[in-house]
Amino acid sequence: MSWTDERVELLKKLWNQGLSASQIAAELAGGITRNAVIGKVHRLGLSGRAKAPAPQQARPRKAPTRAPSHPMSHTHSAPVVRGNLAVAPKAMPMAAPIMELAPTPMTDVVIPMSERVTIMELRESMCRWPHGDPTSEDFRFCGAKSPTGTPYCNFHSQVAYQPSMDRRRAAARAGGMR
DNA sequence: CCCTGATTCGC
DNA sequence: GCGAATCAGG
Repeated sequence: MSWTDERVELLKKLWNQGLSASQIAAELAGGITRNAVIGKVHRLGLSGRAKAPAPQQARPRKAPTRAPSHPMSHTHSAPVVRGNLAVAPKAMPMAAPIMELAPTPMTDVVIPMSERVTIMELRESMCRWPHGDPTSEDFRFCGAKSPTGTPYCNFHSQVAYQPSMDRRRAAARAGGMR
């Protein structure tokens, strides 16, 4: 896809709204990368932005409102163990029950909406198992992340590979430096 | 490691 | 003009 007037307009709009290049790239579907966005932004000469209301940088994840004591503290006691927090205990206590009580297809696994992630929150090492209608606002990915960083999911046991713009980083990680 | 924008340069 | 690769930084 190319830079049609419409796409350029959307680019300008989003850029001025303070969205990051990668976010805009995701918004402008069509295999557009953040590099493409940045390159275009510069060519259009709208480098500087008003402000950056985008609190990106740090944690995309939501921090517990209260009880910051234990990293595993959830508001409920559901057997949900996620690996997205610093100290990520394995799902040992619940692993067995899940395997035994879930003979049904993995698609029946229910992950609380609050624990799922959007396309923007999805990371290379997260489970990409989709939940919900892709055309719906409620569409989310499982998002489970193992402590070891491998794309293993306690709920879906395997994930589909998704080409990403970070393939380079993944390669560098495996290879070494240049 | 996660991410950000900036720049270069072959196409 | 385009954007991957790279650079420089938080």
